[in-house]
Amino acid sequence: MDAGEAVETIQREMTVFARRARASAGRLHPELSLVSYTLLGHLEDSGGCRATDLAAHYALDKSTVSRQVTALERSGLIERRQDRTDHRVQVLHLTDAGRSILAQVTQSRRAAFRERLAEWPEPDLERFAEYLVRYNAWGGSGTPDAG
Amino acid sequence: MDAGEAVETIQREMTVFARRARASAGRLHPELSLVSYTLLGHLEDSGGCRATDLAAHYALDKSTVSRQVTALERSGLIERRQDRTDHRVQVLHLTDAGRSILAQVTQSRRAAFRERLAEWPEPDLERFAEYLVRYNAWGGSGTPDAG
DNA sequence: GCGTCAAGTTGTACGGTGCAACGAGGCGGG
DNA sequence: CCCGCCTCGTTGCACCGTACAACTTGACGC
Repeated sequence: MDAGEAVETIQREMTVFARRARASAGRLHPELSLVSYTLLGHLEDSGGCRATDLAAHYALDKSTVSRQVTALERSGLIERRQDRTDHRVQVLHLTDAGRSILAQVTQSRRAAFRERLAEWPEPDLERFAEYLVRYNAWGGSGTPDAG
Repeated sequence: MDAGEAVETIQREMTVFARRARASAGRLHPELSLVSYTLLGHLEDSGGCRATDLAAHYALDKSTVSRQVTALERSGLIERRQDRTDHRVQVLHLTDAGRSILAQVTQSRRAAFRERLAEWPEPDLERFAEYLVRYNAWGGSGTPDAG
């Protein structure tokens, strides 16, 4: 395989992955869509942020984020805290319930991935992980991915 | 990084990728959604197949495929050929227009990937490609992916 | 021939998304 | 001080992709 072929393969396989991920999203965890999951995950990592930050980070329209946030709040997984100094701003935080659900889903996703990767030698796992990080780190938001 | 961390990382990065891919799908190629693209690609690779085969391959409902196929046919990108011996069966084929569009989109996607991967040393590219193939090959359809 | 199975279509509903229009609140220059 | 402009967020609307269920048509075996 030369570099050209490798790029072709990466493109094709990333596309297949994206395609399947979308198709199967939500089957494992009907209680939490892929979108909601990543949003909650970002809230946990960031320790709370604004809807606008989520929209920028995931290249989503602010209206989409607004609706997702509304749904998550209705489900009791996140809460909004009005900013004292700027009344336009709502800082979003995970509730205990949100943290709990997020942990559960992460756990079951982790189990599925473990099973899938069980046969892999450890050095391969580590390299694969490193490649994915490198790939995703490129250029921040607004990049092509498999779109 | 130990094996456990590597699995965690692969899970998280695959999820990020899937999430972004979905968000940005269609922006680069408004003329051909990610779904249509993969369907056309499969038709090219397979040299023609049935709607049921597409549904099985991508773990989609047959109704979904039926509608996609209808749309692609209306756009003149594919054609249906009735099977002579089994009248229930429609074998789907790319039209010249379909082949042409597919080639264009593949070309521009390829360019985006090349740019994104330009800095990578060749051995890394090849290993990354191999890992992705290995990952996607696991268990065929109905597997968790990042869902 | 009749039941059963397979391929595909259609009705219906839902979730996620973007765009446009709008409302509410902050900020800075006349 | 007030007015215009910006930012954050919500809402109305439309669209796409998807699933499930019911149905039609055709093949196959007993």
